[in-house]
Amino acid sequence: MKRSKKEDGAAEERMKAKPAKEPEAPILYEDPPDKLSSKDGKEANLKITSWNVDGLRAWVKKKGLDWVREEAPDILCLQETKCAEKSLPADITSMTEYPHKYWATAEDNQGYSGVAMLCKNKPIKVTYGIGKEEHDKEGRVITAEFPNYFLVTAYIPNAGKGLVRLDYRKTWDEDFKAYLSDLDKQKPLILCGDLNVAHQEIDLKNPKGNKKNAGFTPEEREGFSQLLASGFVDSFRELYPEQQYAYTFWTYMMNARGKNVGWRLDYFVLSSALLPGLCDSKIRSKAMGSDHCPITLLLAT
Amino acid sequence: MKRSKKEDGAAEERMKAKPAKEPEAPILYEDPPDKLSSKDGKEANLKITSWNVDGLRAWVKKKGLDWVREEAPDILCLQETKCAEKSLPADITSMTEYPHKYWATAEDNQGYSGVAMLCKNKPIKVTYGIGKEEHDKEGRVITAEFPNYFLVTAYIPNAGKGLVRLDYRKTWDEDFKAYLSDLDKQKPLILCGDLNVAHQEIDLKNPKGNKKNAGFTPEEREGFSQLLASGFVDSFRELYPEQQYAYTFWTYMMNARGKNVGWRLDYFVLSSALLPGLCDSKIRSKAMGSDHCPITLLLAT
DNA sequence: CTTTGGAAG
DNA sequence: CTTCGAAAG
Repeated sequence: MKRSKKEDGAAEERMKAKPAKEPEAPILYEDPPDKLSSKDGKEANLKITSWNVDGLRAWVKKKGLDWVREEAPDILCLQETKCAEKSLPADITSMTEYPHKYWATAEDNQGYSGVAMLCKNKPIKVTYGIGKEEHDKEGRVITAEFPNYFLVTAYIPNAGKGLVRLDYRKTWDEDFKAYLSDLDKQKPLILCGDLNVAHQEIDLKNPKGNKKNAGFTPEEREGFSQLLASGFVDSFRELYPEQQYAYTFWTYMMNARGKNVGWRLDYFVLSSALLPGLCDSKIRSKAMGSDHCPITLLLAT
Repeated sequence: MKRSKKEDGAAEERMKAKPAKEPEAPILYEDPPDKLSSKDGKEANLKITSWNVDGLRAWVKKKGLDWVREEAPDILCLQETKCAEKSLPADITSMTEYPHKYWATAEDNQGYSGVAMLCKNKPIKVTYGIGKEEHDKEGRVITAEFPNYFLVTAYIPNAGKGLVRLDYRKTWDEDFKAYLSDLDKQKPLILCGDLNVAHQEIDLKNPKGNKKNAGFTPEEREGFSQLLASGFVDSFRELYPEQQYAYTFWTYMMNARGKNVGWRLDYFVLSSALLPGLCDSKIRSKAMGSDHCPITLLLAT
């Protein structure tokens, strides 16, 4: 048994008080007004929101669904639901705005990973995973086929602390690219979700210090480059090539969000064929309820 | 990967709605006004409070210390602190009302068990455990010696679901009784804490259904009977021999506290020699912050 | 820092 | 039901 006597903890407590550090004013990102038409004047007729909710149940309690109702996308994609289907809150299972709901969860650890897609209109077909047994046990991908496009929502494997899962991630990136290329041959596609990579230095606050950390290794960045090279476009960067300080994730630690020390990890990636219809790619930095904020795509299909 | 399509969860949700059961008005226990003098007219000059806090950190957040300040005992004994000493909240380590603070915690799992004693006046001597290696690794006992008495606070091992630890408990009960008997030969003692047994049928709401459950097995009840037989008194029952519905613990499950479906598991047990000074033995049923309520002893020493 | 399931109660 | 430390992020 550990034992201890402490005659007066107050003195010790006073020692701990640190001098407050002068806080620098953080540079925030202000999402500009939504552009509702494409470059060539077509009007947006599809609105998709993607949000890594970091635990669906906690996110529902924090009123994430109120924000969704305000945003009112046609399709809502969620990542890191961390929730077995039987444990889904009634607030979301009973949501009448989205009669068509699809859930994928990890087989082993039901509190790990997991994605969802909620649709106003019924897709032609919905599939789960990427067709490779080794990748399809963690509930990371849902693909919905619509008349003019595929919508793929994904939660890409984190390379982990100490990059313990970087090798697996490289395999994933290869196989996922092959999966998307195959789809793209049939019909143009929209990929959205937490791709767990900041592509370029502009896509995170501290590029220098993170080259050996999950999400900004050369391997992960190259994986994303390769994906884009096979015929896809990072919609946000396409529209705002020089925009700094635009992030979608901030660690809960060290008040990172307050200081806007973030990463852009969430994306809408489009088949090149859809580019003419691109109206806007939004980062809803203000929406709270997770360590990620939601992103929204406005498209003319 | 688990997968699923649900076209409309609302219908299913409606099915789940159960008819509300008619709630019977629970019989509550009203703690009578404190008696501040003993039978033979001596005035109480010692006030001790004992509380199983079920996690010190959560209990502090729930304002347990505000209640303590109001109650203002001379000595505060806590059980199930579940907190390594380095993780103690400053709110309690810096509390100037109790300059003499003693902590015992489990060696292996620092989030398990653990007891504390906070004193206005410095004890002559403080010891930890009961002097038997096999019992002293879980931070369950602190003994403080004062001029006229020993004070022992204890968190007695739970016999566990399915009584998996009942055999160990029987050994504990034997050894603990021996420990207390030894002390009692030197000086009268006060034992307080969560003794994890409801002694008689009057000491819990559902005696019939709990004869095979931890806390009300014949073995545990007999263990307590044996302890009392060796020269000690259950102070509450001594003063209120017929009082029903007086409990100190209610499981968090099934709204047990709201229905007063409880157990009397927390006690002040006195050496017979202290009985003439007994003024009152209180159950503070209203105090919230744990699944146990605090109890308070008023004694003339 | 915050989420989750798991052990314990 | 609620606590906690663990793993994960």
